[in-house]
Amino acid sequence: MDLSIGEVSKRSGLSVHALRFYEKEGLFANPVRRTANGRRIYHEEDLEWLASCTKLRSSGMSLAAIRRYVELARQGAGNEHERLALLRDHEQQVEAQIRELQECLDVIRYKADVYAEYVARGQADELWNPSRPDAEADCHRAVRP
Amino acid sequence: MDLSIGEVSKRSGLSVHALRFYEKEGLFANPVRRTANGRRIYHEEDLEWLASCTKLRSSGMSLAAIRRYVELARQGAGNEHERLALLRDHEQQVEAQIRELQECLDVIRYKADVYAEYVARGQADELWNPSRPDAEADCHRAVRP
DNA sequence: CTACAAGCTAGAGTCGGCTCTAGATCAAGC
DNA sequence: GCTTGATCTAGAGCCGACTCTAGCTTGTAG
Repeated sequence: MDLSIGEVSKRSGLSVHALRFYEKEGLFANPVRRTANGRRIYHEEDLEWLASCTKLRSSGMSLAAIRRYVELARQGAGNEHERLALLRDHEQQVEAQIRELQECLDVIRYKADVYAEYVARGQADELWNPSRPDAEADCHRAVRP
Repeated sequence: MDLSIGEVSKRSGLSVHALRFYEKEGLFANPVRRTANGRRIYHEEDLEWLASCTKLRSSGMSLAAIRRYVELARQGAGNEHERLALLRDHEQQVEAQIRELQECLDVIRYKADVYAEYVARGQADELWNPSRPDAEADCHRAVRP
Protein backbone atom coordinates (compact mmCIF):
# COMPACT_ATOMS: atom_id res chain seq x y z
CA MET A 1 0.00 0.00 0.00
CA ASP A 2 1.85 3.05 -1.28
CA LEU A 3 1.29 6.47 0.16
CA SER A 4 1.95 9.84 -1.40
CA ILE A 5 3.60 12.66 0.49
CA GLY A 6 0.25 14.39 0.74
CA GLU A 7 -1.40 11.43 2.41
CA VAL A 8 1.48 11.01 4.79
CA SER A 9 1.29 14.69 5.58
CA LYS A 10 -2.39 14.44 6.43
CA ARG A 11 -2.01 11.33 8.52
CA SER A 12 1.16 12.31 10.32
CA GLY A 13 0.26 15.91 10.92
CA LEU A 14 3.60 17.01 9.49
CA SER A 15 3.64 19.38 6.54
CA VAL A 16 4.90 18.14 3.18
CA HIS A 17 7.75 20.59 3.61
CA ALA A 18 8.62 19.06 6.92
CA LEU A 19 8.54 15.57 5.45
CA ARG A 20 10.99 16.52 2.72
CA PHE A 21 13.08 18.31 5.29
CA TYR A 22 13.13 15.26 7.58
CA GLU A 23 14.24 13.15 4.66
CA LYS A 24 17.04 15.54 3.77
CA GLU A 25 18.11 15.45 7.40
CA GLY A 26 18.34 11.68 7.34
CA LEU A 27 15.51 11.06 9.78
CA PHE A 28 13.86 8.26 7.90
CA ALA A 29 14.76 4.78 8.94
CA ASN A 30 14.47 3.43 5.39
CA PRO A 31 15.41 5.43 2.34
CA VAL A 32 12.31 6.95 0.85
CA ARG A 33 11.62 5.32 -2.50
CA ARG A 34 10.42 7.12 -5.59
CA THR A 35 8.05 6.41 -8.44
CA ALA A 36 9.42 6.27 -11.98
CA ASN A 37 8.97 10.01 -12.28
CA GLY A 38 10.52 10.94 -8.98
CA ARG A 39 7.63 11.21 -6.55
CA ARG A 40 8.12 9.94 -3.06
CA ILE A 41 6.48 6.71 -1.96
CA TYR A 42 5.84 6.01 1.70
CA HIS A 43 4.44 3.05 3.57
CA GLU A 44 2.65 2.34 6.81
CA GLU A 45 5.92 1.72 8.61
CA ASP A 46 6.98 5.22 7.74
CA LEU A 47 3.87 6.55 9.43
CA GLU A 48 4.61 4.44 12.47
CA TRP A 49 8.13 5.72 12.62
CA LEU A 50 6.94 9.29 12.12
CA ALA A 51 4.55 8.87 15.01
CA SER A 52 7.50 7.82 17.16
CA CYS A 53 9.50 10.76 15.92
CA THR A 54 6.69 13.12 16.73
CA LYS A 55 6.52 11.81 20.27
CA LEU A 56 10.25 12.21 20.66
CA ARG A 57 10.18 15.68 19.15
CA SER A 58 7.30 16.92 21.22
CA SER A 59 9.06 15.74 24.32
CA GLY A 60 11.99 17.89 23.33
CA MET A 61 14.38 15.51 21.62
CA SER A 62 16.30 17.37 18.96
CA LEU A 63 16.33 16.25 15.35
CA ALA A 64 20.06 15.68 15.77
CA ALA A 65 19.45 13.17 18.56
CA ILE A 66 16.75 11.42 16.56
CA ARG A 67 19.14 11.21 13.65
CA ARG A 68 21.76 9.63 15.87
CA TYR A 69 19.23 7.07 16.98
CA VAL A 70 18.15 6.28 13.43
CA GLU A 71 21.74 5.98 12.32
CA LEU A 72 22.38 3.40 15.00
CA ALA A 73 19.32 1.48 13.92
CA ARG A 74 20.45 1.60 10.32
CA GLN A 75 23.79 0.10 11.26
CA GLY A 76 21.89 -2.98 12.32
CA ALA A 77 22.56 -5.33 15.20
CA GLY A 78 25.40 -4.71 17.62
CA ASN A 79 24.66 -1.31 19.08
CA GLU A 80 21.46 -1.99 20.94
CA HIS A 81 22.99 -0.85 24.19
CA GLU A 82 23.72 2.51 22.68
CA ARG A 83 20.20 2.86 21.37
CA LEU A 84 18.78 1.88 24.69
CA ALA A 85 21.09 4.32 26.44
CA LEU A 86 19.88 7.06 24.12
CA LEU A 87 16.28 6.31 24.98
CA ARG A 88 16.94 6.06 28.70
CA ASP A 89 18.83 9.29 28.59
CA HIS A 90 15.95 11.04 26.94
CA GLU A 91 13.55 9.44 29.37
CA GLN A 92 15.46 11.08 32.19
CA GLN A 93 15.42 14.40 30.46
CA VAL A 94 11.68 14.23 30.07
CA GLU A 95 11.31 13.34 33.73
CA ALA A 96 13.44 16.33 34.63
CA GLN A 97 11.35 18.54 32.38
CA ILE A 98 8.18 17.38 34.07
CA ARG A 99 9.63 18.03 37.49
CA GLU A 100 10.67 21.52 36.47
CA LEU A 101 7.30 22.30 34.94
CA GLN A 102 5.59 21.03 38.05
CA GLU A 103 7.68 23.38 40.12
CA CYS A 104 6.83 26.29 37.86
CA LEU A 105 3.20 25.32 38.03
CA ASP A 106 3.25 25.43 41.81
CA VAL A 107 4.65 28.93 41.74
CA ILE A 108 2.22 30.13 39.10
CA ARG A 109 -0.70 28.66 40.99
CA TYR A 110 0.42 30.27 44.17
CA LYS A 111 0.71 33.65 42.52
CA ALA A 112 -2.61 33.31 40.75
CA ASP A 113 -4.30 32.19 43.96
CA VAL A 114 -3.02 35.21 45.84
CA TYR A 115 -4.27 37.40 43.03
CA ALA A 116 -7.64 35.73 42.94
CA GLU A 117 -8.08 36.11 46.65
CA TYR A 118 -7.36 39.80 46.61
CA VAL A 119 -9.55 40.38 43.61
CA ALA A 120 -12.35 38.46 45.29
CA ARG A 121 -12.04 40.59 48.39
CA GLY A 122 -12.08 43.74 46.32
CA GLN A 123 -8.64 44.65 47.54
CA ALA A 124 -6.98 44.30 44.21
CA ASP A 125 -5.40 47.69 44.59
CA GLU A 126 -3.30 46.35 47.40
CA LEU A 127 -1.54 44.09 44.98
CA TRP A 128 1.93 44.71 43.77
CA ASN A 129 2.32 47.34 41.15
CA PRO A 130 5.37 49.30 40.12
CA SER A 131 4.38 52.45 41.91
CA ARG A 132 4.00 50.59 45.18
CA PRO A 133 7.12 48.44 45.22
CA ASP A 134 6.82 47.92 48.94
CA ALA A 135 3.29 46.61 48.85
CA GLU A 136 2.90 43.84 51.37
CA ALA A 137 0.74 41.82 49.10
CA ASP A 138 3.44 41.59 46.53
CA CYS A 139 2.74 38.19 45.13
CA HIS A 140 5.98 38.21 43.23
CA ARG A 141 7.79 37.85 46.48
CA ALA A 142 6.54 34.33 46.40
CA VAL A 143 9.51 33.49 44.25
CA ARG A 144 12.67 33.93 46.17
CA PRO A 145 15.76 34.36 44.02
CA MET B 1 21.37 48.50 48.42
CA ASP B 2 22.33 49.08 44.82
CA LEU B 3 23.33 46.25 42.55
CA SER B 4 25.40 46.37 39.37
CA ILE B 5 24.41 44.50 36.26
CA GLY B 6 27.21 42.02 36.94
CA GLU B 7 25.89 41.19 40.37
CA VAL B 8 22.37 40.83 39.09
CA SER B 9 23.67 38.59 36.34
CA LYS B 10 25.39 36.33 38.84
CA ARG B 11 22.44 36.17 41.18
CA SER B 12 19.74 35.81 38.57
CA GLY B 13 21.54 33.42 36.31
CA LEU B 14 20.80 35.65 33.32
CA SER B 15 23.68 36.99 31.27
CA VAL B 16 24.39 40.71 31.27
CA HIS B 17 23.40 40.66 27.63
CA ALA B 18 20.08 39.11 28.49
CA LEU B 19 19.47 41.68 31.21
CA ARG B 20 20.04 44.55 28.81
CA PHE B 21 17.89 42.75 26.26
CA TYR B 22 15.07 42.27 28.76
CA GLU B 23 15.20 45.94 29.59
CA LYS B 24 15.05 46.94 25.93
CA GLU B 25 12.09 44.62 25.56
CA GLY B 26 10.29 46.33 28.40
CA LEU B 27 10.31 43.39 30.75
CA PHE B 28 11.25 45.26 33.86
CA ALA B 29 8.46 46.33 36.12
CA ASN B 30 10.22 49.52 37.16
CA PRO B 31 12.42 51.51 34.84
CA VAL B 32 16.04 50.63 35.44
CA ARG B 33 17.83 53.61 36.97
CA ARG B 34 21.33 54.73 36.11
CA THR B 35 24.30 56.15 37.95
CA ALA B 36 25.58 59.60 36.99
CA ASN B 37 27.74 58.05 34.33
CA GLY B 38 25.10 55.83 32.84
CA ARG B 39 25.57 52.47 34.51
CA ARG B 40 22.51 50.49 35.42
CA ILE B 41 21.42 50.21 39.03
CA TYR B 42 19.25 47.36 40.20
CA HIS B 43 17.63 46.49 43.51
CA GLU B 44 16.46 43.42 45.34
CA GLU B 45 12.95 43.77 43.94
CA ASP B 46 14.38 43.48 40.47
CA LEU B 47 15.92 40.17 41.41
CA GLU B 48 12.62 39.01 42.80
CA TRP B 49 10.85 40.00 39.64
CA LEU B 50 13.53 38.35 37.53
CA ALA B 51 13.07 35.15 39.49
CA SER B 52 9.37 35.27 38.63
CA CYS B 53 10.22 35.93 35.01
CA THR B 54 12.57 33.01 34.93
CA LYS B 55 9.88 30.72 36.25
CA LEU B 56 7.44 31.96 33.66
CA ARG B 57 9.99 31.66 30.90
CA SER B 58 11.11 28.20 31.82
CA SER B 59 7.52 27.09 31.83
CA GLY B 60 7.24 28.31 28.29
CA MET B 61 5.68 31.73 28.60
CA SER B 62 6.95 33.93 25.80
CA LEU B 63 8.66 37.23 26.46
CA ALA B 64 5.75 38.87 24.64
CA ALA B 65 3.28 37.46 27.15
CA ILE B 66 5.45 38.50 30.06
CA ARG B 67 5.64 41.98 28.60
CA ARG B 68 1.85 42.12 28.36
CA TYR B 69 1.64 41.15 32.01
CA VAL B 70 4.17 43.76 33.09
CA GLU B 71 2.43 46.42 31.06
CA LEU B 72 -0.81 45.68 32.85
CA ALA B 73 0.95 45.89 36.19
CA ARG B 74 2.51 49.20 35.20
CA GLN B 75 -0.88 50.64 34.38
CA GLY B 76 -1.72 50.18 38.03
CA ALA B 77 -5.01 49.24 39.61
CA GLY B 78 -8.04 48.42 37.53
CA ASN B 79 -6.96 45.53 35.38
CA GLU B 80 -6.36 42.86 37.98
CA HIS B 81 -8.85 40.56 36.31
CA GLU B 82 -6.86 40.67 33.13
CA ARG B 83 -3.64 39.93 34.94
CA LEU B 84 -5.24 37.07 36.79
CA ALA B 85 -6.68 35.74 33.53
CA LEU B 86 -3.23 35.86 31.98
CA LEU B 87 -1.79 33.84 34.83
CA ARG B 88 -4.64 31.33 34.81
CA ASP B 89 -4.31 30.93 31.11
CA HIS B 90 -0.65 30.16 31.42
CA GLU B 91 -1.37 27.81 34.28
CA GLN B 92 -3.59 25.80 31.97
CA GLN B 93 -0.97 25.76 29.29
CA VAL B 94 1.58 24.40 31.71
CA GLU B 95 -0.86 21.74 32.84
CA ALA B 96 -1.40 20.76 29.22
CA GLN B 97 2.34 20.64 28.65
CA ILE B 98 2.78 18.34 31.61
CA ARG B 99 0.05 16.05 30.38
CA GLU B 100 1.61 15.87 26.96
CA LEU B 101 5.05 15.20 28.35
CA GLN B 102 3.65 12.50 30.57
CA GLU B 103 2.12 10.85 27.55
CA CYS B 104 5.40 11.02 25.67
CA LEU B 105 7.16 9.63 28.69
CA ASP B 106 4.86 6.64 28.78
CA VAL B 107 5.64 5.88 25.16
CA ILE B 108 9.37 6.34 25.59
CA ARG B 109 9.38 4.13 28.65
CA TYR B 110 7.46 1.47 26.88
CA LYS B 111 9.85 1.49 23.98
CA ALA B 112 12.89 1.51 26.20
CA ASP B 113 11.50 -1.32 28.29
CA VAL B 114 10.92 -3.46 25.24
CA TYR B 115 14.46 -2.74 24.15
CA ALA B 116 15.88 -3.51 27.56
CA GLU B 117 14.05 -6.79 27.72
CA TYR B 118 15.34 -7.94 24.38
CA VAL B 119 18.85 -6.83 25.12
CA ALA B 120 18.72 -8.64 28.45
CA ARG B 121 17.60 -11.81 26.75
CA GLY B 122 20.37 -11.52 24.20
CA GLN B 123 17.85 -11.27 21.42
CA ALA B 124 18.67 -7.76 20.50
CA ASP B 125 19.02 -8.74 16.89
CA GLU B 126 15.33 -9.44 16.78
CA LEU B 127 14.63 -5.82 17.32
CA TRP B 128 13.47 -3.52 14.65
CA ASN B 129 16.06 -2.38 12.22
CA PRO B 130 15.70 -1.00 8.73
CA SER B 131 16.67 -4.20 6.99
CA ARG B 132 14.02 -6.15 8.83
CA PRO B 133 11.04 -3.84 8.56
CA ASP B 134 8.71 -6.70 9.33
CA ALA B 135 10.41 -7.70 12.54
CA GLU B 136 7.86 -8.76 15.09
CA ALA B 137 9.69 -7.09 17.89
CA ASP B 138 9.35 -3.72 16.30
CA CYS B 139 9.06 -1.55 19.32
CA HIS B 140 8.14 1.42 17.20
CA ARG B 141 4.83 -0.15 16.55
CA ALA B 142 4.06 0.82 20.08
CA VAL B 143 3.12 4.20 18.75
CA ARG B 144 0.12 3.94 16.54
CA PRO B 145 -0.28 6.85 14.16
C1' DC C 1 -7.28 19.81 -24.63
C1' DT C 2 -6.90 22.24 -20.90
C1' DA C 3 -7.12 23.50 -16.27
C1' DC C 4 -5.82 22.54 -11.86
C1' DA C 5 -4.02 20.02 -8.04
C1' DA C 6 -0.10 17.79 -6.42
C1' DG C 7 4.56 16.92 -6.72
C1' DC C 8 9.62 18.13 -7.51
C1' DT C 9 14.31 20.95 -6.28
C1' DA C 10 17.27 24.38 -4.43
C1' DG C 11 17.59 27.72 -1.68
C1' DA C 12 15.89 31.87 0.88
C1' DG C 13 13.27 33.56 4.83
C1' DT C 14 11.29 33.43 9.59
C1' DC C 15 11.02 33.52 14.54
C1' DG C 16 12.25 33.72 19.33
C1' DG C 17 15.57 34.48 22.45
C1' DC C 18 19.32 35.40 23.16
C1' DT C 19 24.74 35.91 22.21
C1' DC C 20 28.46 38.27 20.47
C1' DT C 21 31.24 42.14 18.48
C1' DA C 22 33.27 46.60 18.07
C1' DG C 23 34.66 50.49 19.89
C1' DA C 24 34.27 53.66 23.66
C1' DT C 25 34.19 55.01 28.73
C1' DC C 26 35.23 54.53 33.41
C1' DA C 27 36.90 52.92 38.36
C1' DA C 28 40.25 50.80 41.13
C1' DG C 29 44.69 48.82 42.21
C1' DC C 30 49.73 48.73 41.43
C1' DG D 1 50.31 56.86 34.81
C1' DC D 2 48.78 52.50 33.40
C1' DT D 3 46.58 48.24 33.13
C1' DT D 4 42.64 45.45 33.98
C1' DG D 5 38.11 44.53 34.07
C1' DA D 6 33.38 46.05 34.21
C1' DT D 7 30.24 48.71 31.81
C1' DC D 8 28.07 51.22 27.88
C1' DT D 9 25.56 51.42 22.86
C1' DA D 10 24.08 49.87 18.46
C1' DG D 11 23.67 46.45 15.78
C1' DA D 12 25.07 41.95 13.70
C1' DG D 13 24.96 36.95 14.16
C1' DC D 14 23.26 32.44 15.57
C1' DC D 15 20.46 28.25 16.20
C1' DG D 16 16.85 24.97 15.47
C1' DA D 17 13.10 23.63 13.05
C1' DC D 18 10.69 24.55 10.01
C1' DT D 19 8.09 27.42 6.26
C1' DC D 20 7.83 29.49 2.04
C1' DT D 21 9.04 30.79 -2.83
C1' DA D 22 10.05 30.28 -7.60
C1' DG D 23 9.93 27.81 -11.41
C1' DC D 24 9.15 23.52 -13.33
C1' DT D 25 6.88 18.66 -14.25
C1' DT D 26 3.19 15.40 -13.90
C1' DG D 27 -1.47 13.15 -13.28
C1' DT D 28 -6.38 13.48 -13.48
C1' DA D 29 -11.13 15.34 -14.27
C1' DG D 30 -14.20 17.58 -17.22
